[in-house]
This record gives sequence, structure tokens and C-alpha cells, in this order.
Amino acid sequence: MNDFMSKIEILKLVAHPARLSILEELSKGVKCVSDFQEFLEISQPNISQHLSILRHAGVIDYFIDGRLRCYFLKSPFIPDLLEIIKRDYTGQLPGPECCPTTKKGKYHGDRRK
Amino acid sequence: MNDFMSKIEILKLVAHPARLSILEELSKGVKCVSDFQEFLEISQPNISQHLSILRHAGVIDYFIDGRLRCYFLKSPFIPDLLEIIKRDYTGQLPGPECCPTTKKGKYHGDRRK
DNA sequence: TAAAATCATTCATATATTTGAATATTACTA
DNA sequence: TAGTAATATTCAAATATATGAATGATTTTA
Repeated sequence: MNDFMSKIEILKLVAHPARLSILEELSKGVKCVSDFQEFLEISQPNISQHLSILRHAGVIDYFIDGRLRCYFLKSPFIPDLLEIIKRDYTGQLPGPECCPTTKKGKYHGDRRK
Repeated sequence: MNDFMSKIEILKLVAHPARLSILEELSKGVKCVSDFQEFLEISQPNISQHLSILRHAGVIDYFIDGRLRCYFLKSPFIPDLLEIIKRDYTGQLPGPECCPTTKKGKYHGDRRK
């Protein structure tokens, strides 16, 4: 089940400010819908919509506590993803690998200016 | 400047089958456009479009070698992202953390069925 | 049982993304 | 210099996504 496609679907869903915030909160623990209302500046129906999207993708799930729906993280992929999103990459050098692999090029060294 | 947003932008771009393939190839080394044509089943203009999108987002860049454009990975975030996408998560347990944090709930233990 | 609290669903519209088709650009080569 | 190889750009149509508005469903409380 480690298919790339499901990971791509998850990436698509996480790449949204509201849903990323939701997942970050859930990575700290269980939360109900009205908890999210405290820090998300969107309407309750919209929050429910995002939760529904995440749930149908298998990223989160919930259990009932009285009249609350307590949501929690379900996909083990999410904590790792959140970790690298928060990681600081400033100062790390970009650039092509030292050994180029173009099939057609005559390139045999780093000719960049 | 908050690079949270730029990470979200990158996630959005990576969450596409063609662009993910392109980035995976680039993680192995420098590639020119016609190299991509060998394994991507989309048109050359479409490949160029995806490359352009990735380049404008600062994810990749290129240098010129004769009449080839040699593309390479620029964002240091990408290798880490590719690594967790390829990682196998099967068998890992989902579930809420042991310590719930709903503010409104009376919940004080794991009541799930 | 009526009211309130909590959350979900539906629908319509606005916006963004994706792709194919056609064409342009640039640098080599004969 | 004309031709060709390699790649980019533009545009339009199709598709997908996001959001607000209105309303529904359930459970608890008074």
C-alpha cells in the first residue's frame, strides 16, 4: 500500500494553509471542531469541509465524546511530513550533482557561470 | 519570507505525477528535456511547462550545454521530501496520542471502540 | 419537550490548474 | 545561410478546487 499515488493525494491535501494548520494541531493531540475554530479564521462549515476531505482521504479520523467529535491523526506519513516542513533549510547549498547524467549532452563538468 | 508558505507552494507543485517523476529523476543527477521525454508519456511542450513551473518556484534551475538545457535540483527540501514519499509506512499504527487535548471535552482516556 | 450546542451537508459560484494545439525561439550544423 | 534539433511560449478549453450561504442532523440541557 506504499503507493506513490496515495502519497501524492496526501500532498495535495496538505498543501493548503487551513489543512496544514489542522494537521499541525492534530500532531499535538486530539482536537474537536470547536478547538479549531479558536485559531482558524474560517467558518465552521468550512472547517468541517476540510476535516471531511482529510477524513475521506484516510489522513485523520475521529471518535465521539459526548457531543464532540474528537479528531486525531491517522496517517503515519503526516508527522514525518510536518517535520520536514518545519525544518530549516536556509544556507544549504543548491546545485547539480557533481556527476551529470544527461544522455545527449557533451557536458563533462560544471560549466555554470 | 515565512517559508511555511513557500513549503506549501512546493508541496502543491510536487503533488503532480509528472512533476514528481521529474524531481525523482533530477535527484539522481542533471537531466535535459529530451531525457525526460524518454520516460514521461506526455508531450514535449507539456514537459517544458512543468519544468517552467518548477523553475519559477525556485525548485529547480538549469544551465546551458550547447543546445541543451541541463536541469538540476535547486531546493534542498526536495531530497528529504522524496525520501519520505518513498518510505514504507505499512504496518505502522495510527491513532490518537495517549494524552488528548480537546479543550471542551470531558474526555480523559481512550474511549474508542 | 423545547432550546441550545456541536458539527455536517448541499449547492452554486468563483478561482485555479491542467492540457493540447499551434507556434516561436535559439543555437548548432551542413 | 538555410535547415534542423532542442526547447519554450501562448492561448483556449476542460477540469478540479475552494468558499460562502443556507440548512440539516444529533445530542445534550433546561
